[in-house]
Amino acid sequence: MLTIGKLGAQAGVKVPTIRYYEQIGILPEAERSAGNQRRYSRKALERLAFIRHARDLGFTLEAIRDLLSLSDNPDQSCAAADSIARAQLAEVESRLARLAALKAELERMVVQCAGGRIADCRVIEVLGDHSLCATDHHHTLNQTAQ
Amino acid sequence: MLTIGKLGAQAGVKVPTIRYYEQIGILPEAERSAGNQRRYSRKALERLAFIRHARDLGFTLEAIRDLLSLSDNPDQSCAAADSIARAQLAEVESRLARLAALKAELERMVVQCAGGRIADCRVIEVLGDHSLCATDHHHTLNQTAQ
DNA sequence: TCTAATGTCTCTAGCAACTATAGCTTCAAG
DNA sequence: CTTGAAGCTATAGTTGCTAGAGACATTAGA
Repeated sequence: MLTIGKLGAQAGVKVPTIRYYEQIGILPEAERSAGNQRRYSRKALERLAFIRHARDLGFTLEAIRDLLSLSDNPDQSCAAADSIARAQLAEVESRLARLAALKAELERMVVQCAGGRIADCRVIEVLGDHSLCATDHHHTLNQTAQ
Repeated sequence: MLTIGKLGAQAGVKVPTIRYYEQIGILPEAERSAGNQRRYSRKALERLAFIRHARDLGFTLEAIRDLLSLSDNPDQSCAAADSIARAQLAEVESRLARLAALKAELERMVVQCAGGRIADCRVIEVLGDHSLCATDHHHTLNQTAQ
């Protein structure tokens, strides 16, 4: 059995995060030592590593919740898992496209800046006037990051 | 003078967001009508459009606060504005690189999934075992999105 | 065996950048 | 003059954690 600290170290997850995962029910309630400290089995480590890995790939905790419940039922069809992953891929692709446009615009801004006074600053000028932009990085749908 | 609704419509910002910007001091307190409703000048519209545009480009509100105070002092050097923009560009570039790696991994996962049972599902399997990954999308530094 | 250091416990509050709700007041059109 | 849309304040919720306070548990060394 592992303490919460060891578990965290092995899975690469901070201790408060583990407690948080338990609190929101994505990890089951841990067994306790005589002195009320959490003790974890190897199974718990696997589950936490799964969560960690999925978070690294940008899945939301809600998606991970679904993936975990799928992985708990090995005889079901994997269509649902597949569609969660495809949705995540689509999400990542759309963020990539958007970021690429932002990058282009920022580069344009920075390159054009001659380094004089604010009054002549291209950065400030472009920010103040959207029509000076090349691309249409309009209406942001803001999502959680990575 | 514009009502808060008209201002929002013209700048592409929702009404509660405008009130929020005022609350955190990134927009000055608006003048009020006899009946205590906010009224905005053309100058306020410009300022809000600036904020909106900068948000679209992924700048944080803190960065925008700095950019605004720079733009209020047109005789200063534009070095500070330039460096804020460059920092944002670097940020965007690093997120781009990271997202590209995620995309590759997700594609690998999705493509390999044969569509059978969960027990054979490549998606679930890869999530459960980091060593099945090609790239090193390890340790996420999570930032605010776009 | 005692003690000191470290780890763990619960609980609460905070972060960014909003969004939503409730219950009220004001404004503008007909 | 009425009615309905738009505005007001205040508070709480969102996501995925992170930080702090103050108390208890565990463990290594003297």
